[in-house]
Parts: sequence; structure tokens; C-alpha cells
Amino acid sequence: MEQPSTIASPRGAAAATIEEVAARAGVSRSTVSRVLGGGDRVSPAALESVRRAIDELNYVPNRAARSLASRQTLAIALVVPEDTTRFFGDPFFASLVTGINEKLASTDYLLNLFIASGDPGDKTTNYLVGGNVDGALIASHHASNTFLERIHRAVPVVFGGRPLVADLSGYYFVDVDNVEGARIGTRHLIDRGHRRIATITGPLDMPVGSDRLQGFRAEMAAAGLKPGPAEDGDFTVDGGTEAMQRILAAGVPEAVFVASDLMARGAIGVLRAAGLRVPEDVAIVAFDDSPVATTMTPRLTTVRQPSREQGEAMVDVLLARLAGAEPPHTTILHTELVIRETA
Amino acid sequence: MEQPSTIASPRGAAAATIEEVAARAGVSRSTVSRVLGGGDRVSPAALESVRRAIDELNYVPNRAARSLASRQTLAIALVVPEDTTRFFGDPFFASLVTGINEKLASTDYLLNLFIASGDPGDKTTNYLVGGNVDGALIASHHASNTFLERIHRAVPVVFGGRPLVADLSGYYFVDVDNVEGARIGTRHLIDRGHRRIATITGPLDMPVGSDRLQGFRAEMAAAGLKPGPAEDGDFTVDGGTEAMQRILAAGVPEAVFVASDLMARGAIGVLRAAGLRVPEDVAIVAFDDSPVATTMTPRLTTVRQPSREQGEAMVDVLLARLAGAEPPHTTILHTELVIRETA
DNA sequence: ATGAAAGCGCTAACAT
DNA sequence: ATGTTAGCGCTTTCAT
Repeated sequence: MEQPSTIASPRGAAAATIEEVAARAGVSRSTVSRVLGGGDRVSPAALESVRRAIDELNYVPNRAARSLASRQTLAIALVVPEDTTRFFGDPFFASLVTGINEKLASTDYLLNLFIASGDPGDKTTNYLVGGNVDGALIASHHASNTFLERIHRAVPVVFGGRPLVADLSGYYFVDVDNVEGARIGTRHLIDRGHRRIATITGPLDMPVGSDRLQGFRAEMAAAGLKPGPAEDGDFTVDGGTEAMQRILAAGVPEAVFVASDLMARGAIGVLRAAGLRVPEDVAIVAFDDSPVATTMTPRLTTVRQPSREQGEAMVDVLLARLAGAEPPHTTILHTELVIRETA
Repeated sequence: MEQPSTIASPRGAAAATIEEVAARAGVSRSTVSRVLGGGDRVSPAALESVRRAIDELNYVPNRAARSLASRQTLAIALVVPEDTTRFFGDPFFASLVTGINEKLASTDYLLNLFIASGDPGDKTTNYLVGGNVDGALIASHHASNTFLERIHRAVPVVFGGRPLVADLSGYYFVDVDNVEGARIGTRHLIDRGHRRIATITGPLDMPVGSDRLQGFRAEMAAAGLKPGPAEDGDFTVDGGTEAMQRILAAGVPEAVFVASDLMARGAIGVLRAAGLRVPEDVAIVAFDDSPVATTMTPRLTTVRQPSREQGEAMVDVLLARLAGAEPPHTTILHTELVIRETA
């Protein structure tokens, strides 16, 4: 060991620089840089000695310097404009992140996750706009316009879900056909012979929320039925509970189309507490097909949303853009009905 | 515009540089830099014109350049060496992240989250070692030594839980007193008059796993009781299910100390399926006091672990180190028993 | 209070 | 195949 262990300070030993590696290997900076870049146009001898020097010095290139010079970071941000409770509570994010992570694992890009709830000081935004990542994935939902637009202007972005902006042109996003999904789910209820059908929606200021309500209404209309009450369940278990209570207060429906599995869980709890059987007294079709759909009893009949594939598709589109290709601005994924026990 | 707009590419308009801001404001780079740094030793007039220029140009400092020069990034990494399933499935991480996030929100530091499951190419490690963050928080668990040590050597690190390294000296960590917690939980079972007590453990290659088993055994020994079977439930619902099945196969215990809420959920499912009542036939004390403890029926009697406080404490220690202070290497948090319905 | 000048550690032409 | 030369955009002495 030639390096004395200087490590009494918080940061470890002063990091070796490319210059030191070059000196030790008896070559120039450029040669070391070439080795770092894949070892092309480097003699076997030089390559060997550089590699050894890197090893001995425990050298890792300084990324700030590297990105400053090369204008790329090899990092991709996933921004989730939600608070931690929602982020961890909603299984949608788990699948989305899983899809993204897996797709990115085989590339040189590293995924940075930002849980940017309120972020008063715009720390996250400045970080992204400041050139710290090559591209960003945003699980849009109900983020404020300025926030989205600032990032979108500075760095290639792909949205998960339809971004909430005035003018969609120029934006890239991967969305699920929520209108279609809601129609499929509602249709199943109608096919089962139900007529008085209520719905529990997500927040209507979110595209996912309003799209699913729209699908519900469209399908009811197509069947010549008058839609029952629609109550906002906030995409949470508790919200679903309260929404169901409000619906019940107005009379017991034959069936309920619930716009997420989580809300369905809350709703079913209320139904049972009221002595109503599912599906015998009230049938339920939910939306998501997340793990809770099979974990709870009775197991949910639900509209499957391909969240993981959505994550993968987002990465595909972003990577294509970063590679200079021209992927389609809009990618739409489809849903399918999974019939289990609640309808 | 002296620079031709080469940017038909994905990224938006070329970002303004400090030089352009200076020119527009009619001052030097240095003055702009001072304004950026807080506006000290700058005349009101200059300050005003620089601010306007920044605004008009939509200027955001390039962070790579800034960190290269200033040797700090204002970013802090949270590294979770787990796969996404575990990360999202275990409520422990949700509270930990919540605590960390909240504590960091009021500082200038930005939290970068890395879900570094396998990471074959060491992308995450190189990112951290490459100086991309000022410090790192690691939810340690069962990460490989080399991984932890490489990061620890390069950047100030604080671990959540006791890191799995040969020599603990030099490491900073915030841990929960798991031995004590397990003793408290086990004691409660003994106090209730139970004698034949089994345990479902976490993986024993994790400090949390072995500590809780050790506490269970210590308390049983202190009471002069022979510990019942111990089965590894992997800290998951399914693992808990299987562990309980193995225990049952060897005979029905009077009580089980289960080292996590999630595993208790699986275990109770098995018990009920076997026609056994909880707590009448088999009493259960779990560990965590996560949201599932009150969500399920019956509600869990469990040892409360302050995960959120743990996250906050981790940030405190790291921030202290970054500020040049000398916080204690070890911080131990305590547990308390929460009595509900299962014991 | 302000500017000039010297890097931070790296990549990327451009020579050779 | 290798070295030389410029920067990348910023902070930071050091003068003034």
C-alpha cells in the first residue's frame, strides 16, 4: 500500500484524478480517457498499464467533470409529484417503477428517483433544469403546469399518463386507455343484468379520474341507462370508504364501478358492514388489477391496467429520444377485464 | 445570438450561461456568481440588474459546472439495496423515506433515491463514488461488504440499521434496539401466561433478523423457558405463511413472536385456515407497528419501531457530518409495545 | 463592491 | 495509436 490511509475526515481519501492515473501509467490524459471510453484506438500495452493504474489508484472518474465536458450525465430522473404516503400506498407506482427499473437496468443509464411532493423551493426542478440528468420520466397526474413546463423545456421528458397542460403538442406521453377500460368494466356490470349502477371515481382534476368517469357514462348511455351517483373516492382506501357511504345514503345500487382497486377495498368494507353481500347484493368492478385485487376477500373483478408495461414503454420512448430517434408522441396501452369474485 | 442553434435535438433551448447573464446585466461573471451565492458584497444596483437578467434569460446555473468548481452538489443519496417488490411491499421503507424526506425538505439538500437491487455494473456505486452527491444514506440490511465499503470510503455515509461489515469502527449508523424490542414482545407473551412460544424470524443474515431472534431467546431464557421452534419468514407475507405452516406441522404453540407485521399477517392467515382462533388458541405479538397492524383483523399487538424517527435521525447525523461536526457514530432508538387484539 | 485570472477534472477535436 | 490544446460553466482567490 503506497497510499497512507488519510481517512480521518468525513470524505474518504482525496479521489485520484485522471492526471494521476496518466502519470502512473506513463501515458497522457487522453489515452486514459480513451480507455475509460471503451478502450478503442489504444494499444494493448497502454490499455493494460492504464487499467492497472486505475485499479491501484482506485480511480473513479469525477462525474461532474465528465458531464461538464461531455454534456451528458447518463442519469435519468423519475419524478413523482406526490407525497410519500401516496407514492408508497398506491400499488400503481410500484409496478410503474418496477417496469422502468428493469428496462433501464440493461442500459448505461442510472435511475434517480425524486419524490417531489410540494417542493416549495423548486429544488427538484432546478436540479433537473440544471442539467443533472439526460432526461426525465414524470408520473404526471396532477402536477402544476409551470412545474411540468419548466422541466419539459429544459430536458427531454416522457410522461406517464396524459400531462395536464393546455397544449399537448410537443409533449411525449404513455397513457392507458382509461375511457375504454371504464367502458369495459361498466359493460360487464350491464351484461350481468345490473341497471342501477353507481360509480366511485378518482379525483376529477386528474385525467385518469375524469377519463374513467367519462367511460362509465359513455357505456351507460350506450346501453340506454341512466348513470347512478358518482362519488369521488380520491384513489385511496379511506376515500373509497367515504364515497361508498355517501352512495349508500342515497340508496343501495345493484352494482358499483369503482375506478381503483384501493377504493374498491374501502367500498366493500362499507358494504359488508352494512350487511350487504358482494357480489350477491351489490356487484363490484374495480380498476387496476394490482396485488390487492387478489389479496383481499372476495377477490376483485377488475379492469387490468398494464402499469409495468407503461413504465417500460416510457423508458423506450425516452431512450429513443435520447438516441436521436423520433418516437411517436403518444403511446396508448390497453386494458382487459379480469373476472374474479366481485362481479 | 452568437451560437447557432444546433438544437434540433431533444433538449430544448440552449441554456443560458453565467457569462450571458453577466453581459446582459453589465457586470462581470464574479458579480453574478456572488448574487447566486446569496447576494453578499453586491451593490443594490448590481443585484437588481443581475436578478432581472437572470429572470429574462431564464437562467439556471449548470450544476455540473458548479459542483466541479465548488466541490459540493447539495444532493444526498438514499440507497436502498433491495428490489422494487420489497421496497414497495415493506412499510418500513415508506416510513423511513417519509422521515428522511421531511427532515430534508427544510434544507438546501435534495434527496436522490436509488433502488439498487442487483446493479451488476455498479452503476449506483460509481455514481456515488464519482462525487455526484455530498453524502449518502443507506438502508443497509444485507448489502454486500464491498458495496458498502466502497461508498463509505468515498463519501460520508450514515446507515439505517447496523451495517454488515467486519469492523464497525468508522461507520455511522442509526439503529433500533431490536434485541430489546424482541424481549419486550416476548415478555408480554410470557406475562400472559404462555409457555410454549415459537418465533418467526427475519432472514438471519440480516442484523435485524438475528437481533430479534436473539432477544426472543434471551427473554425466554430469562424466564426459564425453552424456546419453541424458530422459522425464517423472510420478512414477507408469504414467508410468514410458510413459516407458520412449518411451525404448525411440529405442533400447535400457545403463542408466536413474529418479527414483523407483514409476516404476522401471513401467519394469522394460516392459523385461521387451520381453525385456530387468535388470540384465544394462539396469541401473536408482531413487530413494526406499521399501517397493516391496524388495517387487518384482528388488529395486531406489536412492538412499535420508530422508523420515521429513524429516518429523521439519519438525516440529522449526516447533516451534522456535512457541517463538519462530530456526531456520535451510533444512535440507538427504542421500541415500545402496542397492545391490541392478538395478544 | 467589483473584476481578472486561475483552476475544478474531464472530453474532444486536432495534430502527429 | 498517442499526445497537445482547448474548452465545458462555474467558484474562488487575489487585486483593486
